[in-house]
Amino acid sequence: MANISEAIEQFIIATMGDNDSVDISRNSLAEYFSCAPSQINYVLDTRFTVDRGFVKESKRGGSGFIKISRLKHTDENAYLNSLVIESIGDELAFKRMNQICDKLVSDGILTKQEQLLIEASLSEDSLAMPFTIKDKVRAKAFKNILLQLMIKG
Amino acid sequence: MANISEAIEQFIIATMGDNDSVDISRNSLAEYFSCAPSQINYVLDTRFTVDRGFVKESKRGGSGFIKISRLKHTDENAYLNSLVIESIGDELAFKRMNQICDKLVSDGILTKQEQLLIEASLSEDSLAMPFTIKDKVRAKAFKNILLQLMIKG
DNA sequence: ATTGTATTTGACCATCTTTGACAAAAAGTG
DNA sequence: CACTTTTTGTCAAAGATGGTCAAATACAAT
Repeated sequence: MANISEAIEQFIIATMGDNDSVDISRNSLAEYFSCAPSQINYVLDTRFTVDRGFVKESKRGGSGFIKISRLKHTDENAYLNSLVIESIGDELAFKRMNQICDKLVSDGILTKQEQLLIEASLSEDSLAMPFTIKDKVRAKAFKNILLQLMIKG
Repeated sequence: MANISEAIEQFIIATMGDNDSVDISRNSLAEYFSCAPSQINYVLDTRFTVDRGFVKESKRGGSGFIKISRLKHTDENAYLNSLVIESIGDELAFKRMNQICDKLVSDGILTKQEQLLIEASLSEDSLAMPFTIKDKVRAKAFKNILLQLMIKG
């Protein structure tokens, strides 16, 4: 493994251990591995991806941080994941989203109120923008909603 | 939380307790936390905002003071309406929306999960579009969410 | 060897916090 | 009233993090 990125990946995974998340400091980690800080981002971007079951949050500035969390392997998450990866492509029409929401509600994954709020948020009216990108934005936003549903739960 | 600002925030909130307001002395607080007095203003400006449900009064000079009060919303819909009509303009930054959501949750108008879904839906990442219209779209979408909240008492 | 992909680095950007110099207001004093 | 003291306010600079992007390099596959 003459590869720093891999070493960093292993280090983070080891640090996380059995926990669901770790907090790391970009600069400290970079210093520890004697690499450019941006390499930490590289590792995060290439290895701790959603596809591999990770989500990240971060804050800049004084006492900033990067938090990496693991998604749990539950049936529900597997189901949501198949929705994210397979079912929804680059574009998502409102009507289709509505159907998916209906199903999620009947599956008990979403409450009716949550559905209404999501639909208000991503309605045709809300997404006031060129027709060409509307469905793309909705797809992206809705995927992020599904992702959020996979966290904790 | 190796962050003085956060500590100050917590201290003030703790001091306020269940009361509707607290009086603080800028200089004493600054001394207590061994920080610059202006840092108290920073904390006040960034954390005790109207969006988070606080209002401030102060007086300079001898026996001056800073009073922080909690806003109470007796009428939920009136509050939501004021957000839609006055408070939120044509544009809405994510950060500001986050603060408003925090308040809606602490007022029991939104659940935490609803907040997380809304934020996932209208995050910077979700709204992948030119910077110039991003905040406009968010404003519009969030207003629609608030309108939805006004439905069904 | 050539071409494509993965890694590494660095320059520059964005955001949050902390500090300090200077301004403004109110109250006290002579 | 003029002057001093006590407070708070403003603002910009410095410090502390993390983010982005593209160039340079290394590595792998054809």
